Amino acid sequence: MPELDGSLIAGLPLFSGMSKKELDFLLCRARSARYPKDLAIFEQDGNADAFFLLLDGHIRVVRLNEDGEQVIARYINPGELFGIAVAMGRATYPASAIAAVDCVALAWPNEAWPDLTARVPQFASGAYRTIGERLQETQDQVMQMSTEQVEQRVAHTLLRLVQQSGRKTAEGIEIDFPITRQDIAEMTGTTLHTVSRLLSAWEDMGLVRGGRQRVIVTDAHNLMLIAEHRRKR
Amino acid sequence: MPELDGSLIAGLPLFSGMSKKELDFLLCRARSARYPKDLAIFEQDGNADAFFLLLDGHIRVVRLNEDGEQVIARYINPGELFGIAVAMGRATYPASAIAAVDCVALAWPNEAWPDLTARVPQFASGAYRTIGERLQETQDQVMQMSTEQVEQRVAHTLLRLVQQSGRKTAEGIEIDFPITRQDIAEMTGTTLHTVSRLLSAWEDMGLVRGGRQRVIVTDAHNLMLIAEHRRKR
DNA sequence: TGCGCTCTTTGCGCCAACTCAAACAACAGA
DNA sequence: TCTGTTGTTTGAGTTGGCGCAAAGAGCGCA
Repeated sequence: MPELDGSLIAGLPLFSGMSKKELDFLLCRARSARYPKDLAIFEQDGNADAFFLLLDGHIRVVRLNEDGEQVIARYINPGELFGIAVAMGRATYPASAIAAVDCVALAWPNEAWPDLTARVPQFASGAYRTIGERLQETQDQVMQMSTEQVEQRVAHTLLRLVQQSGRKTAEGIEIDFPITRQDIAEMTGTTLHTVSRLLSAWEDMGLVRGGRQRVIVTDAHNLMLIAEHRRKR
Repeated sequence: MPELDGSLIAGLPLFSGMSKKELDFLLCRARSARYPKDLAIFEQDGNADAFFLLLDGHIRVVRLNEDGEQVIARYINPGELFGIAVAMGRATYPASAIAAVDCVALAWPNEAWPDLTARVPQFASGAYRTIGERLQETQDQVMQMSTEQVEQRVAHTLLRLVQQSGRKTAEGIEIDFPITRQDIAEMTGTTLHTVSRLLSAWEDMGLVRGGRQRVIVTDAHNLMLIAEHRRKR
């Protein structure tokens, strides 16, 4: 195992305000690992024995129901914690984590949690804040699914993706990991057909550009108008 | 302020395994209050300055969007914590809490949180477990809204309500607080019209009995068959 | 006892989004 | 270079659930 350097994580919001000593303490308990594209880093309902910090790449958090239908709960970006079941007192993971591209992450064994939080309380509060944000986002999603049409939901989702995981290009902002129409459908509670039709229409209007597993938002402003436009009620 | 007795809360799962001394410590920092029906105990986006434990009654947790459309996130039952924004490092409440009936609750000022958790760590982990459960439930709801028809969602919601807040009667299990068709619609992402039609149909089939702001499930078994019955795909 | 308010029921027409179907395009591996 | 696999597009037909409308019923309050 290579020794891990504090500079790996010192810049992340989660670790801001920590001393070098504290960073070292956290890092010396972690191991760093590579996860190739499409690998399941952990599986839904599997025994939760570790928690993670994504250093590089993108991770898809997926839930399956008993009929095999799948929903994408969120994507994890570099600098974010994931798999922190231990912080919620859970024994199993509530969802699967799949590497959307080749990833690098730090992993801590759950047994280290009491020590880490005792010694670096800011780490614990960062984790709890993360959970709070996820709860908030998930409740926002419920609200959107209750009150918005499919068109608005897809537009909102695209805008969120480019905002959180966008990469500037000559043509606009591109979602910087491969994402299929099916994936977008599973994030918004619709079908790939409907997503494809919407993207085609938006491409004709010059709002987005598409490609196989690629989406570029070329006119975020007008896409936002679509996202905010209410038709229901 | 009346002095609070340990027996008030000793029986609750959240406090199991605590010593009398710990219970007293928690209670002496809390104040007990009555909240009449329809009162907002706290408001969405309001400054979070306290957290609560419901002793008696039922509380509706409601989120409003910028268009004034409202969604019911959950109902709180006796023995549950609510308004625990402080545990997630939040400065404001993400939703409003409305007393569905006359309620009694304990309230702790947020300033007491560090002391309480330091002195009674089980209390903190109980709070984090609660948050984890709510996140899980909210994600389940997203999954249901993505994969189930309205009929299944309403059936699931009724079953959950009678399971969590049911009261046995001669005819079946009654949801033991007033709940309108509109409320059920706001929990399931549909309209009161559709809920009314479904309940009428189920009443004809002998599965439920209704009334103004009342729902009694008379045949949970067959209602469960409806809830599990998949039509999509 | 009656009035007004809130909640519930039911009918009707419509359309957003779904299912089904089929062809096409891009990429990976042999 | 070919071939199989995976992802995308588009058309056609269907329908679940919504919007609109109006009447009915239960409850609180004067």
